[in-house]
Amino acid sequence: MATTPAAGTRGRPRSFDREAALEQALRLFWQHGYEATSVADLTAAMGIRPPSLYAAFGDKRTLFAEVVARYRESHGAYTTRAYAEEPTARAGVARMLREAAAELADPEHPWGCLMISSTVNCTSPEVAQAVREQRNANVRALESRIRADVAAGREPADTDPALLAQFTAAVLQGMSQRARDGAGRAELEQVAAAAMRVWP
Amino acid sequence: MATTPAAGTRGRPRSFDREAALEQALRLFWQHGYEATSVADLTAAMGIRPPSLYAAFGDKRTLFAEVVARYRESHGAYTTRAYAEEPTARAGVARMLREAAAELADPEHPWGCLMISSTVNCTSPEVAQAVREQRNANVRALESRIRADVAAGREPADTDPALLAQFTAAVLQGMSQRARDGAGRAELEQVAAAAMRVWP
DNA sequence: CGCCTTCTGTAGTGCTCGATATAGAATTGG
DNA sequence: CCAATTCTATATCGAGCACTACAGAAGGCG
Repeated sequence: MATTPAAGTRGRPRSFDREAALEQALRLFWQHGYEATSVADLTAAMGIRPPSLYAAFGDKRTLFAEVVARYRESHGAYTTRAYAEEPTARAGVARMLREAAAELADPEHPWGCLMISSTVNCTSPEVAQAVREQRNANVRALESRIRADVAAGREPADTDPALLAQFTAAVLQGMSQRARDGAGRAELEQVAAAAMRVWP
Repeated sequence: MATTPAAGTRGRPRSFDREAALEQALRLFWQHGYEATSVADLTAAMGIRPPSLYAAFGDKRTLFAEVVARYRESHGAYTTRAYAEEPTARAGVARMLREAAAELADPEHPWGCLMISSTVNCTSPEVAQAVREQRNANVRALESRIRADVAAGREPADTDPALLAQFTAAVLQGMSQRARDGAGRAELEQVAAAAMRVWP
């Protein structure tokens, strides 16, 4: 029974920046979606060969899962940040939608939201379902937040948590689609502001 | 110089129902999108072999174009019908969104809107752009309709045509995405009703 | 009947897909 | 130094993609 060698030190070192390669993968999946991004596209953008990709990230599916997690913690973090930092659900949603307008139409990166668009028309049920459940979990989390604020008296009693969560999700996902169709930041900010008139 | 023979009478007759085959193609493109629907999927659902498909419909791209046109005249006709038959833009949009809720979540056919979802993440720029332009044309047409109604005094003077057209498009496209994620008719009808509170 | 036209089925075309077998290169541990 | 380990590059795998060449079948027309 041999002693387990210290992991990661032995052997030929990796010849590329794993973080930078992951960021390249994120851009490609964001722009073209999960299926339309080929391993050949990924390796070309990363500047590596397929065996290096598979050694560093597993297969295409696990790489995509890592990309989704990275997106949530970077470009997609504005949602949870808005809810966490604003005192009321209403203020959180207003800020989230306002920041979404700027983010979704930002010319510095692909338009729209990776969580929303990248798995549309995906032939892998597992991949599609995994991201779908994250979207639906976001809707439920928002509904819980609104409900808690109503219970605590921070929102009017006639506030409808389920409706407003569904409505906010629909508006955000619609804004993402509109951004992909070329809608600009100013137009999306108007949509975001208009959506807040629905609140009591 | 031979006289042109009467088209369609000579030769071996087609052995399948072209309309029924087109409807099968519509269902497949609706459910899986343009790229994820393979010619093998299409021929299997139509009960024919590839040469018959190509003889009757051209290639996959022209078949899809015919499917899009068919969708607009059938399942997607509720939009133009609502605008045409209602006296005001506001009533037209209210009816369109209400009917959309029922249509997008109808268990009798694939969820969501074919015009919205079937070309997301499409690698063919031509196909994606063709459908995108139809979506954007719908937004412009609605804006024109609202503007005309404001000019004619059928809508309040503080009605914002550009904003309401963008907002309505975002809500409709978001409802389509929510339907694809499993949102039911009742939830979408609530979203549709809520969206109308934005109007002055 | 025989000819022409059109459609159908078999069986492929070349291409791209995700993923990998194999061998060599680069590093640590002894 | 040598051995063990890990990564990299070349070349390729079988499967699926959109599409089609070819030959035969099925009809109208003379």
